[in-house]
Amino acid sequence: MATSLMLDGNRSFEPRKPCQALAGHLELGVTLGMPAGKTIVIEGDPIRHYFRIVSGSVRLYKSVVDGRRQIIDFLGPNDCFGLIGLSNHAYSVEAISDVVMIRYSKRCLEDTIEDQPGLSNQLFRLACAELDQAQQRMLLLGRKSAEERLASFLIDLAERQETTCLHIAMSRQDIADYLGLTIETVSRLFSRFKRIGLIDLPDRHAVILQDSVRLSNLADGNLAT
Amino acid sequence: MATSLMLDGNRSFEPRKPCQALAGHLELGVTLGMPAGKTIVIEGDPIRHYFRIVSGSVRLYKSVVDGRRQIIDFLGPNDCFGLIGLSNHAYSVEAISDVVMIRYSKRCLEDTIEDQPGLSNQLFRLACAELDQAQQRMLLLGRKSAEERLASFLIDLAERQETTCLHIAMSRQDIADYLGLTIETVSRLFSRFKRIGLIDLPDRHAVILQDSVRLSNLADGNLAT
DNA sequence: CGTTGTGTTGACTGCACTCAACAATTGTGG
DNA sequence: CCACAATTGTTGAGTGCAGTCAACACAACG
Repeated sequence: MATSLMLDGNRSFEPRKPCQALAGHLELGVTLGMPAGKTIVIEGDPIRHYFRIVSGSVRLYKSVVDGRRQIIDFLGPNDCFGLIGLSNHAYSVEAISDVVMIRYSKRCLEDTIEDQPGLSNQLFRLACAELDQAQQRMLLLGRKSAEERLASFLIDLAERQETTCLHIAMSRQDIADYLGLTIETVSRLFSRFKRIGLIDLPDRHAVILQDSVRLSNLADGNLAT
Repeated sequence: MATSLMLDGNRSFEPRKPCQALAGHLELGVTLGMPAGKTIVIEGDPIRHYFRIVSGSVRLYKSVVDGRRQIIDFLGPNDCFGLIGLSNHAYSVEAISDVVMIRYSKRCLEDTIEDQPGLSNQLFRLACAELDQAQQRMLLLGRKSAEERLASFLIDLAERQETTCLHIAMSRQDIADYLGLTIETVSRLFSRFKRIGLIDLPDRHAVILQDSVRLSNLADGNLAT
């Protein structure tokens, strides 16, 4: 179950964080394959490497002692993690599907920063984009209803994948932990959205948006059910 | 009600984001006074200036069309806003108490970045710190109970103010909008925490932590009521 | 002194959670 | 290839935590 058979071709996320230019040119990285479910980094570990995903997708999450989990983000091909952050990883990272990625040395990056002035400015811009996204999520988690959360999630996915036929790489549990809900609530909402004609559910890893306008109004709290 | 009488001496937050070194040396800023309640920047506005607070405190928040509000952060003396972010403000900023602050040109900062390579690295570190805090909040908003949220809030304040006798500059409504709760729930929790001996409430702008250990266990979800 | 804004408390409601059974899908070994 | 087990997702019934609505208390202020 290693580096072979792992290019499963699923591309859940478009490269919305174009760190290709930044990473991958400083040094030759090490290509790694990880089977689905494998933990790649653990929250609190010192940051020694950063990673760029080639194929597959991962979840970033924080957890509470009793097992509760908050997924911070899902990443897909061309996304990086470990790049932003000071000394320690703020979250754990696990493979959702089988993943191929390239590992680079953080030290090497830090050394390069000193010579290359534009680099830390690029990193800064990356951090700003993530911060913006994080603040958006605070609004979602703090002030939106379950319905609005799932609608927002689907609209976000559609923007990332640039299509209304979404590939859903993650499980219902992952979605629940991303939106601050339970698996049952997520499942019920999917069914409801289907019943009222907002989406279609051909299979559990696919969602087709049938009324993006109504869905995005719902996401922004504009109108009722 | 302008620049005079505005040094009300309340210092709700310790300078946990030491951007003094960074800002304030590039150019002479303009000192401004704002009465409590005044809006300083509006979500979505282009970023033309950044600000450093001299005295008083402010709230940063995002809102939904129907009036729901999520407070992103509270800032106090020596904290900056407008510094991190690309083209537009991601949130509105309002004075909680009367505020004195210094306004600097963002353009000037951006020009300086090109000469001074260490600067964008400092900005990057600042952004990382904020991102870390934001991710912590996601866990709080997505996965913590009302009780755990308020406990976390009080422990955070104690760390920022470096004392267990907290000055609470913001209203109950602000706290509610920060924690993703209602004003009634916040009020009830304050009363409950007092009843069970976790805190004392001498007046509405003061909280004394009487059992920080139990409170911080509560915040981390370690034990029950 | 009344007025207004802010905070507290009580009674009740409802949205999302819990518990539980069942259905569908995926994986495994014969 | 099928039978079975394990995993994941769906649906229903009932509960409870936090929200809503409403009355009251208390300051701050003109």
